[in-house]
Amino acid sequence: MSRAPQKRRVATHERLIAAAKDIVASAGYADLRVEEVVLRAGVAKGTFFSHFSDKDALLEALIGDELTRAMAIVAASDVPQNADEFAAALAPLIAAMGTQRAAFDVILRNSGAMNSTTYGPIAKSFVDQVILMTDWMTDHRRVRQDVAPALLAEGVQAFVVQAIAMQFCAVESQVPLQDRLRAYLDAWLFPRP
Amino acid sequence: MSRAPQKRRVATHERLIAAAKDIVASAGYADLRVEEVVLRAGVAKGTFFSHFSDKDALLEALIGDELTRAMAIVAASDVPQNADEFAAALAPLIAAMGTQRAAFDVILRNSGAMNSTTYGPIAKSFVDQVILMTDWMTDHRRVRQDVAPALLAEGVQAFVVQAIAMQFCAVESQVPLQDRLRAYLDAWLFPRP
DNA sequence: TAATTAAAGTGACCACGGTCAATTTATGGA
DNA sequence: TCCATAAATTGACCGTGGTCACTTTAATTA
Repeated sequence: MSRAPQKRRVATHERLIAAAKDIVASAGYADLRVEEVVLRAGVAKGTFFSHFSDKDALLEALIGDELTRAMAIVAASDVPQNADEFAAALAPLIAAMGTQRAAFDVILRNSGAMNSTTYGPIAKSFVDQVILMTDWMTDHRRVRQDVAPALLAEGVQAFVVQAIAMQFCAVESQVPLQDRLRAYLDAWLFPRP
Repeated sequence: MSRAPQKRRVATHERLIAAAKDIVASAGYADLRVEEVVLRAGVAKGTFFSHFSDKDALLEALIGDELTRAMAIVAASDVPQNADEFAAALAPLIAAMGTQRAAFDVILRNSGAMNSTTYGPIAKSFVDQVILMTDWMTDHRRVRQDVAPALLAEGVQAFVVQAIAMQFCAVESQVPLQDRLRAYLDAWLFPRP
């Protein structure tokens, strides 16, 4: 076991996070610079990299935080009964994942990307998502019951990602995200062949 | 209209591509360095960026090439009749997309990412994939016919991506990619609720 | 309280992607 | 053939992420 961190270290960590959140709030993820973070936090660059293995780790922490908050809202909603309600229930999550392209890229890179035993916060959130949705699917009144609930949940995740990705296409005219997702989920969860 | 490029430029372009392919073949996409490319091609760094807007554009060109070659094989196969055959038919494409993590990241970033009218080669391949698979789905004997063929095709694409992404997880023990994909496709294309 | 050891933090330095004013090379007309 | 113009290339330079030997500060022991 490694020793507990000193309170100075905790304080520094918080300052780094706070500074980063400030920057993201005003400039977005795309324009986040490590130099700017350490400047605002009042520490040296080296300190940053003793707290985060790389810039991506910071982004993961920030975005993971947002995902967690979004998931709390999603988890509090009633079990959705049809494609419309599913899309609506997932809306907070989709907003968290799909409003900034730079953030979405980070999410894609890290959604399942853990080396060995090291789950990042984003990967953790994705696991949580599947757990929650698996719960939704289990013994559901209307959802198809011919495939395992966990598989259904993974599928929903895949479609959410796909819908967001298409949103970032240039041929933007397109269907709005919410509509596209509803069509996917209806076909996936409520087939009538 | 812009004038046709001089043959010197074409030659330089080919040297750059060839050098890059060499490096990728021996070191993989992750270890590709622009400096190394220009060194082998015998040109200055600035020349590189007059041929490619950025490093990503080169990667796109290389990977797009591989995807095109894979798609040619896929397109030559018979129309798959069940989940197993679908997974088998798509195998070349999956191999091209999923063997190197660095390449997969590039693909995810650029699969739908075109700014305005500028389709990159990867985005183009993704469009081609949907076109081919839409063709497969149309008037298919066994595949579900309760949703539009194009939607089915997009769904297959989503599941292919999801299956590859899960492959890159650390909890690798997991199901082999091919099996997972088959389960997805069976549920997506051949529902029996 | 002084000495010892480990944690925390520092900043000069490197690697690598990307820019741009300046230079070289090709092309087409007089 | 010579000149004017555009195409192609160059390499010094910059921004930013990331490293590491070293200094400073806190905890621990004598």
